[in-house]
Amino acid sequence: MDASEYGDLESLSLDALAPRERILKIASELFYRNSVHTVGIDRIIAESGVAKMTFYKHFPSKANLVATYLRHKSALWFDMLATATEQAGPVPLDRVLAVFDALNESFRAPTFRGCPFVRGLAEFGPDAETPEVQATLAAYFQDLHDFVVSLIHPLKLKNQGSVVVQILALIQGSLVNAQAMRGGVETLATRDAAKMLIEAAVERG
Amino acid sequence: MDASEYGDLESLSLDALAPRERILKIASELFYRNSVHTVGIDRIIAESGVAKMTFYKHFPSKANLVATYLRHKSALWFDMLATATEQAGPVPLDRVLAVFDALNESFRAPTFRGCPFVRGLAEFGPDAETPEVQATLAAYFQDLHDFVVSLIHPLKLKNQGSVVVQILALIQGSLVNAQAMRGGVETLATRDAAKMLIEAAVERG
DNA sequence: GAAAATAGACAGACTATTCTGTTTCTGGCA
DNA sequence: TGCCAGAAACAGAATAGTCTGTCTATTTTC
Repeated sequence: MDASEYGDLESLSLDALAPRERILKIASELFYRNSVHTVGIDRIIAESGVAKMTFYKHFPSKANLVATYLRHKSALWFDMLATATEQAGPVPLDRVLAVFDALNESFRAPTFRGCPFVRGLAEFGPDAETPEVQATLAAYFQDLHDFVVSLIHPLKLKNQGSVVVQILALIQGSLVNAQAMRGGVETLATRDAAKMLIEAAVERG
Repeated sequence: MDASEYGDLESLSLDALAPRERILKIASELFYRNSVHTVGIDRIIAESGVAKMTFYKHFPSKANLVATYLRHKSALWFDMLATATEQAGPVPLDRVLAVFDALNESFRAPTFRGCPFVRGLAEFGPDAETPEVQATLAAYFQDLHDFVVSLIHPLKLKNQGSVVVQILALIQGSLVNAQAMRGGVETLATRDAAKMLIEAAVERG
């Protein structure tokens, strides 16, 4: 969850980066644009202009690279959420709605390919034999759950658990919709839904 | 969308099935339990007790088998939805809620592994070179959209589009939540959310 | 006997890793 | 500045295994 581990990875030019960061940046783009299983080590080392031994010195296995990629994406994602909610001020409802605004913002990026963790779950399900990857995925979903709890908790709702689940479903559903429909849906509707559900829950106490 | 194409595939014992259906049944289980890319042709033909040439006689390529698997899953899924909504009677709200009841029902199955189509999207994104698979996935999401429209349309809402998007997000979000949290969330909350959102939309006209 | 399914070898390309050896970079010291 | 040691990155072959798809025989079945 510590984003500073990754430094300014996103903004630096490629050859200015140290090998490890260069590999991770290239791998992140390839894994996310395509999928993990369709991108081989050879392609990653070729596109990052690094020797094979250099790769394996920094990442003991592909599974470890995949887990690192997911942790990287998670850190960026939670950084963005933290920034968005901070800028939204102290009102709980505003802070929740800021999450949906941030989502809608990211949907517009031409590189958007859905939620990396839902996609990770698809490629590394419970029967896969990649414990580090699976643990990373589980940690993300737990973190997202906890984050939504931290947004809803100040409202002191009686049925906090239900509202958290509803907001979580709207977040994940928005991501899936955006991925599947590729801009063919008016994604602001889920923001309205979140607003109405929270207001209704607040009224009930 | 014609489920009869697949007959009683789910209920017959394995060796009573013709080779094509046996292959499809085995492949469906393997693809869904694991993932498409981690299950090879060799394993499918081994477990379905069929010769390789027999396999390639019935399915010209793996991609074609994958597309057939997805169409099969889609047919079963929409059959279930059709049955559930029919049994729910004529009241639009009841029919929508029946969808969420059916979802919650399917979550309880120990073989549940999330939405096959969201997972398909993760493995065969826009950059993949498997047009038949991608077309099948796109068709599913269009069909699901149309299905939700058919449920909401009788309400004659002004902002039908928004409600449809909201219900779609709740459906997809429930599936993702159930997949990620493996029974750790009270999934009935999304049903309540759908109820509240529709009632609010009805009041507004 | 003819048709169909079988087992299994095969091709060619891909997979993740490991290995050997060479070159380049970097920090300390004079 | 020049030099040198050691680390790091380089190139690329080799390994052992996978993948899809094709082919050839042998066996089964009608």
